[in-house]
Parts: sequence; structure tokens; C-alpha cells
Amino acid sequence: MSITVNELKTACSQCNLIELCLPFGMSECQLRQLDALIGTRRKVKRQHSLYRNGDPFEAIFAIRTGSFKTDVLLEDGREQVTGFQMTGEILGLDGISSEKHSCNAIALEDSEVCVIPYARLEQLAREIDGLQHQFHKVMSREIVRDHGVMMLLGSMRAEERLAAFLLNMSHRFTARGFSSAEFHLRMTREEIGSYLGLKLETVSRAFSRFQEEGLITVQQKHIRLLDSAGLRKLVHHHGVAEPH
Amino acid sequence: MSITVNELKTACSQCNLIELCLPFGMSECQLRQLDALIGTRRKVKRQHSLYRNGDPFEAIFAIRTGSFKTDVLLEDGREQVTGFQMTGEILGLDGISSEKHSCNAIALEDSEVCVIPYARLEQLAREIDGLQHQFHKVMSREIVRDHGVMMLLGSMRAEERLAAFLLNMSHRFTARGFSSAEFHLRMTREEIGSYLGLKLETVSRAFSRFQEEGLITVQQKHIRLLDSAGLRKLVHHHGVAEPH
DNA sequence: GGGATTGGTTGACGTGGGTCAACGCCGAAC
DNA sequence: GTTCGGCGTTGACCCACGTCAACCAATCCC
Repeated sequence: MSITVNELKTACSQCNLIELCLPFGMSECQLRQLDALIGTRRKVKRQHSLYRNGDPFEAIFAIRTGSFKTDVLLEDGREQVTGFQMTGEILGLDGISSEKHSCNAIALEDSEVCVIPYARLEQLAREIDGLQHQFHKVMSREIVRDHGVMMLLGSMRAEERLAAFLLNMSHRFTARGFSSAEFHLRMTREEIGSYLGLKLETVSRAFSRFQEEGLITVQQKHIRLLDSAGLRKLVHHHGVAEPH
Repeated sequence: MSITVNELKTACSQCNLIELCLPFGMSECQLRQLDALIGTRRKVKRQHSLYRNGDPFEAIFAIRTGSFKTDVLLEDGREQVTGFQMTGEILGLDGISSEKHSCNAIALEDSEVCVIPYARLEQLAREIDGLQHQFHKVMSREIVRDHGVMMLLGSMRAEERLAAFLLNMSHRFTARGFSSAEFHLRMTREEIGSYLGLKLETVSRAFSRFQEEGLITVQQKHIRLLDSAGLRKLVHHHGVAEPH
């Protein structure tokens, strides 16, 4: 079996990811109440899935270590990566609407998640003031994020998309205490391409071009941002000419 | 001022949109409790906005009559339409995450919405069993919908996108008791294009081509689907060749 | 009612990124 | 250490869609 169920009981109040995760902004006292929330932890090996499209929905998941991608598949086999998730981020919200998961969540590296049984979450959300609101915020943030991706896919050119992607990764690494200028991508060029609506060759060429222009250095999956202001400019200025 | 505030008190229990809207699936008794939920109604004239990016978030909105588009703007003026909303659908969920709205909601025709003060919703969600769950479903559905749009934008070609769009509209009109084969689009070619990540000329050409091929008839905004099976095939078969 | 404005269609042409193919690098297996 | 398979890079070519422009239809508004 691809998944190891680990019966270790865990507690939000002891976790060092609270400021990134569902319990963000809750009081000491509320946090202790929250410890009833987490069921178990679960380990997921690289390339294995946490859940698949069609699986019955029972819980959402908070990433403790590692990272994931989510994707949807078209009947003819085309894949669309809908997101990359890092520690503290929540997976599985798509399943609430139909009581079945509607995408696949696949580990990009050996990872571990906290299993949050959804029925228990609803229960506690009614009791603990602030949890409900926090959960709504998490869902809302997901919606806002998705709108940003639509903007990427619908209105930006290849290099703008990749620049926006790199800045977003940098931002999220920073929030986790890692370097904002230097990081290791866990996903392949093809997965980046799928996420950005591009082919892997286009992604690869854009990386090379950014390197030629002195914006970044690339060595396989290891990225160093040399000029993030330059990248930011690339995203917003529609490529070339200044108006007036 | 672009908006008329109408102090008519309204009640979910009297509304004929319940099976499409937030109260879906709730019991008679719960429905009566729900009547405390709606604040006022508000009329929004065609082309006017219900809320704009940056506005403080206070309420979500259920569409009673009319329709809307939501969009996000890039600093250089590029617009991305993130969705079209019809009666019974909920607007404003994006605002919960940051306590400010993060997109613009603009009426496509003279419309009316129910104002649902968010604080009151959170309150009632704690009291009325089922409302919380229903609200979560609405948010989750929005996330799933967004993933579908990403699939469109990231992995489909122009005609596939338009075919998927037409089928989606047909589906939603049907759910509202209108003809599934004949309907009136409230948005312009440019808005459709923005939503689908295409230019208006490409949208126009794809409409013409569908007409030539006998899939639909087009007269301005009036669409008749002649062969929705053909459209469906178009979406899933990657355009041309059959495998094997 | 007529002129202006907005939205839609169509054609000719250009180009960003897709496609196809060759090749190189690196880590895993043994 | 050698082999192998997956991943990444690069080049040559092509095509789907964007761009630009002309024109028409519908609607708005004095």
C-alpha cells in the first residue's frame, strides 16, 4: 500500500506551523481546545497520492512536512495542475461540495500530513469561537488564489507567468523561514508547465532566457533570484513598451 | 450614486430560488430560522458594480434577479473575467480572506441581490444545524468551479473552451427552468474572450465556425444549440484524430 | 428620424509558443 | 564503474491565435 497510517496523536498547540496553518491567530486557550481537531498523521511517499478524484471525502489535510501538487485530468488524458502546496497549507477543500474529492493530491517528496476529520471540524467550528472564521478565511484564500491563477492563465504571456510563479514561490519560502532568493523546486518542468498552461520546452526556454538576462541562475531545480525587482517589472509591464 | 438600497425585508422561506441558493436542502423549520439571515435587498443597474476590489468586506450577496460578472484587473489595465454569475449564485466569497473584496462584481443587466451580512451568517451558522455545512459546500463548489476554469485556460484550445462554455451556460439555464437549447447571453464577446483567455475576434470566429458546422445558430447574443452532443465531443476529444 | 457609439464579423497577416527531434546530465540500480 | 531511464536543454519548423483594419448591425440619444 502506498500510504502509511501513523497512529501518532498530534496537537496543534505543540506545532510550529500554527502561524501558517488553520489555527492562525487563535488564542492560547482556543489552541488547547483545538487539540481535539487532529485525528492522526499520515505519511505519503513521493509520487504517491494522498487522495484521488472520486475518493469519498472524509477529512481535510494540513501539510506538516513535504509538499504536494493537485491536478485534474481530462478524459483524453490531459492533465491540469491546479496548485502546488507547501507546509501549513490545507488540502482537500474541493471535496466538501460533493462529498467526493474532485482532484488528485500527489506528494512531490516524502511528506506528512495531519488528518482533520471534516465532521469533527464542523463540530468544533460551532464550539470554538474563531475556528469557524479561520476556516472560512482559508477557503476564501483558496478562491482568491485561484483567481490569481486565472489571471496568469488567461491574460499573461509565457515569461510573465513564469516570473509570477517564481515570485510566488519565493514569497512562500520566505514565509516559512527559508531564503527568499534561493530555493529548490520540488516539481518538474512539465508540472510547472501544466500549472502555467505552457509546455515544458517553453518553461525551460524561459528559465534559460531569465538566466541570460541576469534575472536568475538555474541549475536544474535549484533556483537563485538575482533581480526580483526585474522579475516583478516583467509581470506587470506587459512585456515591452512603456506607455507615453 | 450607482446603487439603490432597497429596504424591503426579505425572507428565504418565501423565495423561489431556494433549491439553487444557499438554503438548498434545509428543512422547513430551519428555513424559518434562516429568515433572520437576509439583511436587505439591493438593486444594481447594468454596468454598475455591486462591489469593487478593495472595498471593505461586510456581506456576501445572493443574486435574486439578473446576472453579474466578476473580474480582476492587472496594474497595466489588463482584465481577467473570473466568472459569470446567475440567479441563486453567491457573490463576494473572495472578501472573507482579507476583509476586503479582491475583485470587482459588475451587473450584466439590471439586477437585484439579497445582502447577507457576513457577521450574521457566521452567527447563524453556529446556531442552525445545516447552514454551516451548506455554506461550506457553496465555498467548496466555487473552488471546484475555479479548477474547471483552470483546466479550460491551461489545457484546452479555443474551440474546446467555447464549447465547454456554451455547455456550462446551457446547464445553468436548464437548472433555472429555461430552455437548455436556446438562450440569451448577457455578456459581450470581449467578456467571453477575457473569461476564456481569448481575444474577441477568436470568440467570434469560433461562433461562426460552430454555426457553419451545424452545431449551433448564432444571432448576436442569441444562441441556439443544435447538436450539444457534438459540442461535448469537441471538448473531450482533443480536437481531431481518434486514437487507434 | 438620423447621427453617433458600441458590439460583432470577417479578412490578411504576423508571431508566440507548440511540436518534433536530438542530445546531455544526473541519479538509481546492480 | 557501467548502464539505464527520467529529466532538462536546445534547435528548426509550424500553426493557432493574436493583431490590425475595414465594415456592418444594433442600440442609444438628441
